[in-house]
Amino acid sequence: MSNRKEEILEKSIELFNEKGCIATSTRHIADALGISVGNLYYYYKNKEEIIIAIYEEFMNTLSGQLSTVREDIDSSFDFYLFLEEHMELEKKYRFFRLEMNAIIQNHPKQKEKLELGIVKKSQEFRNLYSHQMKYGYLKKLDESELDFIRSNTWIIGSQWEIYWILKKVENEKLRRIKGILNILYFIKPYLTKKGLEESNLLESIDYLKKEISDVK
Amino acid sequence: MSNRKEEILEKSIELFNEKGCIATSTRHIADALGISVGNLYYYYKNKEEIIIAIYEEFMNTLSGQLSTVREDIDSSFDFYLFLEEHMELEKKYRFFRLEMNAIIQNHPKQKEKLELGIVKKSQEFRNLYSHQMKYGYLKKLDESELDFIRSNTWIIGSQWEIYWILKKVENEKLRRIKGILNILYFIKPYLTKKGLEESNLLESIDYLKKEISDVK
Amino acid sequence: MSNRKEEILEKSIELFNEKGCIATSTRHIADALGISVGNLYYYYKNKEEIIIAIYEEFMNTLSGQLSTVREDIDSSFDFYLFLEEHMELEKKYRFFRLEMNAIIQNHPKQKEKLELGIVKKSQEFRNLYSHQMKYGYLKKLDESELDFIRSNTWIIGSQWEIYWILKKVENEKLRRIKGILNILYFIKPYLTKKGLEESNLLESIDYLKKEISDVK
Amino acid sequence: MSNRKEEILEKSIELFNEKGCIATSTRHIADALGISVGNLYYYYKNKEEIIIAIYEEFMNTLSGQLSTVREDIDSSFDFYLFLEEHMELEKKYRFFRLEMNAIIQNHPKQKEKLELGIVKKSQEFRNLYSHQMKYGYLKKLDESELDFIRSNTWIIGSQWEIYWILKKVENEKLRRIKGILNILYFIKPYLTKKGLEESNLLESIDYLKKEISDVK
DNA sequence: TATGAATGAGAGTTCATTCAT
DNA sequence: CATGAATGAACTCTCATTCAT
Repeated sequence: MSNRKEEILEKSIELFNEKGCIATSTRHIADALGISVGNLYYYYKNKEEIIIAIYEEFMNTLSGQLSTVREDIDSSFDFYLFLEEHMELEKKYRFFRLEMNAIIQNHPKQKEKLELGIVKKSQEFRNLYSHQMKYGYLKKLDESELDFIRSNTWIIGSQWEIYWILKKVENEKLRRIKGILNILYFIKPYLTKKGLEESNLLESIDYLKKEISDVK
Repeated sequence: MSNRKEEILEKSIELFNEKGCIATSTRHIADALGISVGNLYYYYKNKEEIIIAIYEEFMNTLSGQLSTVREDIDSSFDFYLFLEEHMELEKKYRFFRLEMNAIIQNHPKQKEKLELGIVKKSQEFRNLYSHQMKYGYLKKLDESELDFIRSNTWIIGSQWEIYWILKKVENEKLRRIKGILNILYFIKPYLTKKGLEESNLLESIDYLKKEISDVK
Repeated sequence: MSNRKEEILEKSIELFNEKGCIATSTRHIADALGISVGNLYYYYKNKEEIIIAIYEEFMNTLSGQLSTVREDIDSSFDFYLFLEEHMELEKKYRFFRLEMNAIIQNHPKQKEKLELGIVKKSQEFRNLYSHQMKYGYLKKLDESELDFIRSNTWIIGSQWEIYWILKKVENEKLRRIKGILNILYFIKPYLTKKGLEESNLLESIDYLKKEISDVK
Repeated sequence: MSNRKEEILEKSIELFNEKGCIATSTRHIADALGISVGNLYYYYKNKEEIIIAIYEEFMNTLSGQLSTVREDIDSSFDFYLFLEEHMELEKKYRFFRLEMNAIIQNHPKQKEKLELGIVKKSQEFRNLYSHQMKYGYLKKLDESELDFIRSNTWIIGSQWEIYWILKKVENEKLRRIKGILNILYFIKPYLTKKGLEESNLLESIDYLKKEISDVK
């Protein structure tokens, strides 16, 4: 991909995260890059294309980062590592989570793309939970309950930030730590004794709690 | 409050839920009410004022509906009743949840109001959980964990819909049922044996699962 | 209709005739009237609506002016009077004839309207010719020939101007006289002896020829 | 002329006829040819130049095809052959007829070129009619009438298509046949008895009428 | 109270044209 | 010859807001 095309994407992400996707006009982006609007439209035929391209970039990074649980190996999942990576990604593309519904309303094409994303994520969670259940790290749950745990994982994992914004946690890093804790605490009650002992979930929680007081 | 002022609020809520808060123009609202734009601005000095007024209405309804757990009485919480009421309210003001961030970006004043709301809700959850813990319906949890359970309750309780929209559940009622199940399943692992036996949580889950297959 | 709405129409017609319909932007119109673009769009929701409104005005004037041949009365048609009126109308809305195809390409909705217009005009010519044939002013022609005479009448009657523009007849009035002569001469060979004697066609031709030399 | 230059012309004609001259951008042309815009501008310094070049090509073809009536030979004109050729040419450059006025408005330089074209055509018609009159195929007409018959020939011969488009004749070939009939019927009343008997005009009409019913 | 005409900034987008390479 | 990135003006259209009546 040409450099300029990539630049536009990066600057767009930056501005979208800063001022919101809808509130950022194509002129804003062009100005921020010091190029003409015409030039912007040379690379992307409309604003929606930019959003789609960003989402595709996001999805690709997602794929590369997919949890590496191996079906045949009995090992506890490294929650901390996974969430750190997950959060890093979510950070870069946070405007998606935050404006998801408004984006859908404005750009119907984008909806389909987002739907694909959710399917992918769901699949990932399902694999992960099944694996951990199989080897006794996770309590046995029926299909229906598992289904809702998966959806709750997605909801918490992608919508935590708005809560901490409204709770006036201004520091971005702090917010992110709290977001990770949201997920860790959410998972905790589903772990078996073995799970609690052999995974790093509890340690991770302790570590992050210390981080919070350090930041403060 | 004058009748006309109230009418504007109701019609605005209706339109915001239908087409989105940002996508609904002041002209839309005026037209839908059969009044002039000028008249609209006579009652509310700008669009933000309308949103704020709606939020205030929301908060007032919230207060009137606050959980009626009584500190001194040993009784299990009626989850089903509570959530039904909660969801009824959320339904009426769903555009808030769905466009929260975009609203904040466009209307900074509104942010403060929303912050107040979250404090209120948190307080409510805290009271509820403490009470249930005291009488042994809920497992004992340390302060920190309880904090995150409260935030998770808020996150799930207010952000579930976007998930089911993206999962292509088109039927609104169905979505709402699934939303309730999200919360019920979330709470479940925190219940003690006594809690499970004496509360109506499990029955509620069963009931709603049946409802889902009926709708289908 | 409000005054302003009418003003916009009149000014639009003026500019469309002057600089062409496609070359005239909504800003041009607004500027020429000394109003804001927003105000223009308050009256017409887009440019196409303006064009449609103009065409409707044109069609209405047309209806009011429809040839008054009376089926049951044996009288020669007053060519001169008819064409004078016809040309006056065509003059006001000349941009339609001149840019017809470009308008169609840009505004598909407009095509249907124009189609209706042609049907109306065709009908009128048919009535006229039939009547004149019945009373022996016009030579007897078979259905097929009559059909093509009708279409030729339309073509000459609405497309004459481009010819005289290209022939460098700069004077608008002169062009219009020549346009009338185009039609009169076109009709001439279809008249019977009776038609030539009793109608004012030949006199009209003479009169207009004199007018031309006077203008020069 | 270089091959590439010719290619650009041909593709432009194709696109202009398809989507309209104004609606076709320089980028469209370049893309359709698989070359760059810059390259297009290397061959033609602007869009107008392309249009002018097309018109010149048109005029050249016209010259090569000029009616071969020989002053000194008494022979009836072959209407059918002439019109078939004429229509073939008109078909290739139909966008000129259809967008003539819009082109003039957008490209003033082009006007002069078009004016030359009309002079040429007029001359041709004059020669033709004079010749046929001299040998008694055409009725004797005074100078003035002849002048208007020439202009009417041009008007019908170049503006027939818009009528049939608006009459919803979608089939291009059918439209062209009707266009030829427009001209043949137009000429018919000017033919003498000798002209009707010895020319192929009447046969041509019959032939084309049959063609129309065949296409249907 | 109520009207609705008017404003003006700004949105997304297109396009002929230029020019360094 | 050829590329294609870059420009900038112009286009259509929207919308929150104001204000004379």
